[in-house]
Amino acid sequence: MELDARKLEILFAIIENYQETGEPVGSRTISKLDRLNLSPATIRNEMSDLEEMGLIVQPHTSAGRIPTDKGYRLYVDRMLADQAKKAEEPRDLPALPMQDLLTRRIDRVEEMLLKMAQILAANTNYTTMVTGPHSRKSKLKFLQLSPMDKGRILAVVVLSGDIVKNNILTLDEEVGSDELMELNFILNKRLTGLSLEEINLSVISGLKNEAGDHVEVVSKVLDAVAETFAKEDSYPVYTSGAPNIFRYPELTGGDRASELISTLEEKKTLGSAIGSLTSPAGSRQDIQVYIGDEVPVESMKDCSVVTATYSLGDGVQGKIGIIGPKRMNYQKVVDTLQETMSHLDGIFLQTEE
Amino acid sequence: MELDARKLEILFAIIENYQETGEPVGSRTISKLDRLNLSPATIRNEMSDLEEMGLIVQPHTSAGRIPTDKGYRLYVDRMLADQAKKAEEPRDLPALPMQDLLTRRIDRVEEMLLKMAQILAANTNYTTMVTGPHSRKSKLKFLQLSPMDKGRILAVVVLSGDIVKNNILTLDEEVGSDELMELNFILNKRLTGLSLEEINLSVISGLKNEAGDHVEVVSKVLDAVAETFAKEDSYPVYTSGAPNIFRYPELTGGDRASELISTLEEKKTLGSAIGSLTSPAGSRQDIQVYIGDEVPVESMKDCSVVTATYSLGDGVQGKIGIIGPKRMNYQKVVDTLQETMSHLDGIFLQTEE
DNA sequence: TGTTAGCACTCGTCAGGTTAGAGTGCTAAC
DNA sequence: GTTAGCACTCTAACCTGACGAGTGCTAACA
Repeated sequence: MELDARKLEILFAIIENYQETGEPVGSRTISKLDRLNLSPATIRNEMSDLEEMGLIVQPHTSAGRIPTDKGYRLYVDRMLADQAKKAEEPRDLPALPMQDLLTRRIDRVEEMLLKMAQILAANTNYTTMVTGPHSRKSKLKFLQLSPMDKGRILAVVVLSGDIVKNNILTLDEEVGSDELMELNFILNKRLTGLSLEEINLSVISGLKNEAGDHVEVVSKVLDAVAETFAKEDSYPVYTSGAPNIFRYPELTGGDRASELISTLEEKKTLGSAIGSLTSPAGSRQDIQVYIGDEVPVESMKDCSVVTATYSLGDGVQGKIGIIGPKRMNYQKVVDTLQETMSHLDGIFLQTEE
Repeated sequence: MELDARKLEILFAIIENYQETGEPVGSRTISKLDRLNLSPATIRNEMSDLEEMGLIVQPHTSAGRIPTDKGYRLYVDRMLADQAKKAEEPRDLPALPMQDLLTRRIDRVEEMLLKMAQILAANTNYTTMVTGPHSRKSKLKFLQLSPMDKGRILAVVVLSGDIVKNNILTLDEEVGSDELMELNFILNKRLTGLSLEEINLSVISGLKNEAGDHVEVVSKVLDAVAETFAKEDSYPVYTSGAPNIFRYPELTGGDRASELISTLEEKKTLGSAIGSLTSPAGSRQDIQVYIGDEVPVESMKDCSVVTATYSLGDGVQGKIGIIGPKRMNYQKVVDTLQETMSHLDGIFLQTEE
């Protein structure tokens, strides 16, 4: 069977109507549309064909049609292709209230990401998740040891991409202020600019030689550094708008709501799931759309997820995901994500200059 | 009407049965209990009296009884009083898996608190919330300026209670490494040990005099310090076990689940609400029980909340709250919180030594 | 006087039946 | 190829009656 232009138009009309109402769409509803001036009977014939092609289904005999995953997939692919073509055209979305993000007082990228997740959730009425910035090839920018109390020092570790982590180290030996500065100097000289892999045994033994008496401090600092790198690998995850799932009855029936909320609370699972996502079907830019079963998280098989990869330069990057029902407004979500990306780029460039 | 021992026993039997089943309790159920060998008819008479006293109600004419807020309040007060008396007795609860918390690698108190919230939620099957450590009279312990890139420095601010915050400052002027160290020294000399109130105009102008050319740096650092104090006031809040509310149908009917989850996600509202709680009825130790309407959060009027105040010394303290249905197992929750508190004390003492 | 057995009564739940309406597929005519 | 008409199907909503849990009241009992 052939999928001609009219069938496509009808399919898309069904999808868009279903997106708005959440109810199965009948032939009468479609026939009322002006652009394809057709009687319900004709629509019914076409619908029957579309069903045969696996693009729509009836929940039960005397009901209207709803799109299948395959139907959505067709719709989304077409949409993304269209968008790629006319990417130049100005689009007039209501501007996101992202101004706040531009404030100079971004002390932690993480805070900004969380805020971004909140803005996205509020604007789309879906649930958002954002993985913290992350890099396979991040390097040690510098570290800073400061005396705190008797027997305790504060070690601040800074990685490329401005990932900062504080470690309070408890020492058995006493280290004087001057000695600490000396150590600080040595450690930075030896370690600055190295990645985790590059801090190998020879570097370490060289360091320990040079450190003289203060082997304990050095090894604890090294532990802290290793842990910072490791933590960086563990994808911190921020979510927002979890309660939005209650807007969509198809996501809250049975235990679904509970399972979804649980998944969102288990940030770790979520983080590695979203982190493992890679472009399946070659799609536009960094934006990926996963529909129903394509989502690699069991409890989200009734959802669709749209992800985008943001990049803060230096190879530091992370993912933003928007989770909604399969009938989510893909167009709006993709547009919104795209706008968010350009904002992020703007912020990044500004910081960089 | 008088509340004799037998009435009390029946009331408590009703409460405990209702806690287990979540179903209204009938007279037959109670009469089956061995300890008060009574016929259903007698129980009915007593129940009728209890209802007149406002301690129990019937959801509808031909149903069993469920406790009222007043009934729970009586039960809880009695329980807390009992517990105070026999506080010495060893209690054999299944030990909480708190060992993890004892690990030395507590780089941030916050992480430990989150983990604690998770353990509590998993063990009680209720929802937990924990406010971050917080102090009205916290002081600046020290600060540390480090050069980062061209035009940017990292300012680490440490408050009493080991509250550490990083601030990346973007400067218009260029500051050399030596000058930065000098500034570092001056700032620490002038500011260390002061609380927010004590950093007044005269301190600031003195500082600016001494700083010479680098007024910009000083004022930006002061902003960062002020913000750290302010942030400290804003109660970070961790929650865990939100999905547990789905275990209790009385909390998930209608829009209740959605509202509860929303409230939990709005950490800020939650923080100030839980922060504002003060001991209403004088109760045992630091543990407070709020039942139904006593909870100062609109969406939690169908819940009970048990809170405990933890203290990390130096006046630094925070609150733990356990949120569950009104029929929650108060005994278990109070015991568990008490055990957690002693664990925390243990950790704190160990860190201090 | 407190306790208990018996009984009529109330009310919510559940299964079964009915109805109205939405939507379809098919057929025949245009 | 399109459309009108019609019989058919299925769900949701509503009603109904039977059932059972639980009560309150009364009268008898220890």
